[in-house]
Amino acid sequence: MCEHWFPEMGRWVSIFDRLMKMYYDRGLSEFEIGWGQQFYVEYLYTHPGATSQEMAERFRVDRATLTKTIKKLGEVGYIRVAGDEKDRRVKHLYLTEKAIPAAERIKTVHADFYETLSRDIPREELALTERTLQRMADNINQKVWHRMEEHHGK
Amino acid sequence: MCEHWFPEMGRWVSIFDRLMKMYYDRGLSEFEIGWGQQFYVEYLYTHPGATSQEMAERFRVDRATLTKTIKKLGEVGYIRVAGDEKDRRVKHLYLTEKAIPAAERIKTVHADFYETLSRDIPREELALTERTLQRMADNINQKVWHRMEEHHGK
DNA sequence: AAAAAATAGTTGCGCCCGCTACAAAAATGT
DNA sequence: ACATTTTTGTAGCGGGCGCAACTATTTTTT
Repeated sequence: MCEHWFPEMGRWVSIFDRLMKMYYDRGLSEFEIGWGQQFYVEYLYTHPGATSQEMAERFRVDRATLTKTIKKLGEVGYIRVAGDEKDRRVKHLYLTEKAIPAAERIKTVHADFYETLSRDIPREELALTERTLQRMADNINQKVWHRMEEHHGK
Repeated sequence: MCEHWFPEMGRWVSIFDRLMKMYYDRGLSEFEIGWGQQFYVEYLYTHPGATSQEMAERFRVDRATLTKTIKKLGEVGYIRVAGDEKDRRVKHLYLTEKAIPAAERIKTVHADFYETLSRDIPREELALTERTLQRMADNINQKVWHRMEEHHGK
């Protein structure tokens, strides 16, 4: 034992991620949104007035992607945009009334999803896994960022 | 302490997954493939003659997606297809000579990636995290499959 | 105060991926 | 043997995402 075991972290994260998207898309199929918008609706529910920049950092997502996500949320009438007074570049986002049922459904799906994935796994292992996942993501993030600075020259 | 802590497993998996794709795409930028093909090239390297079906199961990926991936690998000359003798539906896949450098690069990127993500994290925690990730993916997989059967009746 | 750099957000492009519907070839039932 | 069902692989569609290049507005330099 203690053979050179071949790490497959990436494979499992990839599989997990795809299954998760399916789970959420199915859970939200009655609404006009899916996986791509879900994180931001949930975030705006508890953080009204958040900006695109703020959410891009929180979810480590490309700003361009977020622009399109917000555009879609606007088209289905789930958010309202208000320009900042001081800085005319920034836009504050707020959920509309229409988004509330969806936001609540997202919370339900979120909870169901967690219950599903955690079946037969001890609480402590789940907590450790989540923490480790965060640490690994931070490690990769630093490396990816580093390279970006090299590319663009400092 | 011990407040009802809000699980964010999905957020971290999602972030990890996106960063991982970036990492691999950059590491493979000199070759004619990227994230989408990488898993299958690596697999065919050690499992010559594998079928689409076999890999779809291993990576829990949609068969239609794999068809396109294989098509692309064929277009850049990385794989050769051989029909099965007994069952004329199935196609066996083999890497070509041209794919070998890419396959070896993939192994390097894979190893570098693991080293990057595991910085400052104890071996045991990594091993536990990977196992837990697998168990969680299996849990979700079962639920998603279950629902599919309900949908299609039976 | 003018020039340069940083910051917030956008547009166009292409890759990756699942879904639905489909075709062809086994496998199974009667 | 023939009809039905299952299995393997495809085509078309649309969603989600990062990247490069861009605009508009601040902030920092000089």
